[in-house]
Amino acid sequence: MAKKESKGRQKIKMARIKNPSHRQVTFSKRRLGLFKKASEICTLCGVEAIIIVFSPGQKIFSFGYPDVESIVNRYLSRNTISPRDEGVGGEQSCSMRELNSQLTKILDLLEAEKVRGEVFNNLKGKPNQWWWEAPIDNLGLHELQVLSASMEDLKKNIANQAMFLEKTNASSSGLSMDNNSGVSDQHFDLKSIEAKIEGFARPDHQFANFHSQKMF
Amino acid sequence: MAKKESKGRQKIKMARIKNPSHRQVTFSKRRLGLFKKASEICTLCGVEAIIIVFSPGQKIFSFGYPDVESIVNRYLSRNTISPRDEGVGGEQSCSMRELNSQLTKILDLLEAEKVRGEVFNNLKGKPNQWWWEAPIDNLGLHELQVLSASMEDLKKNIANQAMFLEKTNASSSGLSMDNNSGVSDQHFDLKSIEAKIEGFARPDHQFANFHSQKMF
DNA sequence: GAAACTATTTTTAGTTC
DNA sequence: CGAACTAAAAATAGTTT
Repeated sequence: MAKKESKGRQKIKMARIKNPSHRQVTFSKRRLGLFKKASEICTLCGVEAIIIVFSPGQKIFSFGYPDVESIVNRYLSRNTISPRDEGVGGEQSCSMRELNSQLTKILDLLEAEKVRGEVFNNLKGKPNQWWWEAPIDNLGLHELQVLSASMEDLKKNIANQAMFLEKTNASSSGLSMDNNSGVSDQHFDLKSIEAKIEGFARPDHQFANFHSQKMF
Repeated sequence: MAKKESKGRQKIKMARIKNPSHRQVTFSKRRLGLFKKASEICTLCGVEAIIIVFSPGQKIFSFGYPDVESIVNRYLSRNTISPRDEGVGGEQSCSMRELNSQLTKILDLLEAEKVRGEVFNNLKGKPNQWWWEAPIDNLGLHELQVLSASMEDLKKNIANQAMFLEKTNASSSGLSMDNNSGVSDQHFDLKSIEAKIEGFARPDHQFANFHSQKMF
């Protein structure tokens, strides 16, 4: 407990880390740092970016601002003008796609909130400047934690369903989970929820022409 | 030569840089740094990753290890996991795997947010007025309820759809898994959410007990 | 074995050339 | 204008709890 020598880091060796656990730790740390950097460049420079990472265990980690799908689609269609426009909500089917859309919207909100925290640190007094400042103004760390708990529960349910139905394996690559349990009835206004969520939808005012150009 | 007091950088304001040329410079610098970080994580951890960035001028910048196309294709095809089933609903390209991936992303971001919160907690004595500290009174309970309810709705839908999807696609093997946590009956866990909402609806900000366990 | 800590490296905002 | 420079800030490898 009294050892204060050489606590900091040493020079990094740019080679594959041999120790698996060590490698995993480094992966987690650096993945977070990478996503944070991506978030920052998106905010500072007003660009859109995604990151997709396949971990050794074939787990997918992705960052997307505003979301992964749209960027991927735009990337793939950069040389092909497809007249088909993706109208979210056009179909009224309660399909996975729609759920995915909801999830994406919430994700957008989260992304915005994450960024907004740092924005507010410096621009407190300014009026609403961006789309995501308007709908919900006072979300913060606490709310995110609540949402985190919700997402954890959601993940549990997904895992449960998968386990129940196939019994072969469960979804993986989740992160945090606590073990609160209990059932309670909560009644809230779902219409206002939908309105709120719809309000999060981004104006998407950047549908100009494509100039595909790879420069790196 | 008059002003040379501070040559180094100052604290960054996490907001969109207004000066266009300045923003462009920052974009170039940070893009390079981001790609370097990505390259490092790929090397150190033996993972595959891509980054796609749409600059304001709709220019595409991409990093890919080993290459962008293969990762994008793998990402897009990760949903088709029916080796012996031809996929009844071809339009249901979104699967639990994707949802799980997005959950992972959200949880990652939340974790980052939580980390920032803790950092703040240690710097309480400072006059910094962070965004999540200031509006403690205005923390919208309504918004929290909205979020909770929306999450509830989302959970139900996803659970239902997961059931439906898994029944449709009889076999969905391939989900990597490194845990077989006992899936005891986990029901919709809104109680904990509710408790947390009530917990910080009060001005008394005491946020502890957020020890989350990483499972995967 | 994850989280906190810390010394050190790495990144980068602002500046000079 | 961009490249080089520099110091402050941020990231993080190794350590401790």
